Amino acid sequence: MKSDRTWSISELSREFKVTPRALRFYEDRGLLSPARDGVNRVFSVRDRARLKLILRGKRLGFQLQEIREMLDLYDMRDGNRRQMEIALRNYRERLIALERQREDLDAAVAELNQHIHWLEARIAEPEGSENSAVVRAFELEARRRLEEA
Amino acid sequence: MKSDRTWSISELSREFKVTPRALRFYEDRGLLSPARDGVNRVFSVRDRARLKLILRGKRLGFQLQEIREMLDLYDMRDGNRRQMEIALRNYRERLIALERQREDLDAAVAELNQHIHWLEARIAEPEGSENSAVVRAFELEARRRLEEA
DNA sequence: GGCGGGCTTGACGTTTACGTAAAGTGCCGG
DNA sequence: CCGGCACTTTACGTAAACGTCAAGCCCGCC
Repeated sequence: MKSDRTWSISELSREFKVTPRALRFYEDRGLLSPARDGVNRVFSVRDRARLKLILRGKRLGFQLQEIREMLDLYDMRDGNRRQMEIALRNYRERLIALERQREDLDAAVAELNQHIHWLEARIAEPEGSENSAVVRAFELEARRRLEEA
Repeated sequence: MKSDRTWSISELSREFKVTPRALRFYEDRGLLSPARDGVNRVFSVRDRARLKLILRGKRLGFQLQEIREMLDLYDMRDGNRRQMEIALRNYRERLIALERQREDLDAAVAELNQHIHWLEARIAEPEGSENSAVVRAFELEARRRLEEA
């Protein structure tokens, strides 16, 4: 047995820093389907793992419905060929989008770093030296980044 | 002179595949401020560059308000030390978030690739062989990815 | 047996990022 | 002069992802 631990809704929401409301919402939308102890929700290891995937998907900008579809594919024991082919096409598109996103991410990280250095330098400058060479250089650089398409 | 070409709202929206409505909205929220020819908007090279940054920010999951703040920093000629320090702190937080996002991205890409291979293999399987060794292996793998926290 | 804490299910409210329809202006070719 | 087209503003509508009550159930405890 692989650890049959369970969690209450508040335990799980505390652990992942989401509200209980969010977990109920995910269930409502079919992304989670915890067991019940009477009327209370009981989350298994599997539910917890799915929640992790849900939150990762969210951080990556997917919509809940898309995340749901991705999760459903994990459970696709019986999927017919047609369904699987459609899923495959969607997945390939998503992969391309993710690779595009990675490029954006790299560019943004680089730009943010530049910007941080720029700010650090301007902060380090003594108060009155607005026209120092370094400041002008940075301003030039900033403008270049903005104008160059 | 660095190419003083200009664009109309529909030209620009076509080029970047957004609606004119979106561009007006960005102006309304202070992310763009195109010039005017009479009443009509005229977008410069600079506006176009800002739009690029806006769209990248969006793809990375930033909100328009956050993107606006980032753009404003590009124009911060006069920012006082206090403002710049606050901006610097925010930027560092964002950088960390972006790095976190990159981990998510890498994990998601890897998982998507696995999933695609899995689907490809299942599709390639002849129709009736539901219990072949490869299928069972893949199912095991899928379940492992779900259960293992 | 009354009380607090945690859980439940509605049901309505809120924010973001636009969509969409209405009503009007300016210009250009025929 | 008249359509048609591109553009404008104003204003209301909408989808997603919850937040925020409200009202009530159950359970352990003093």
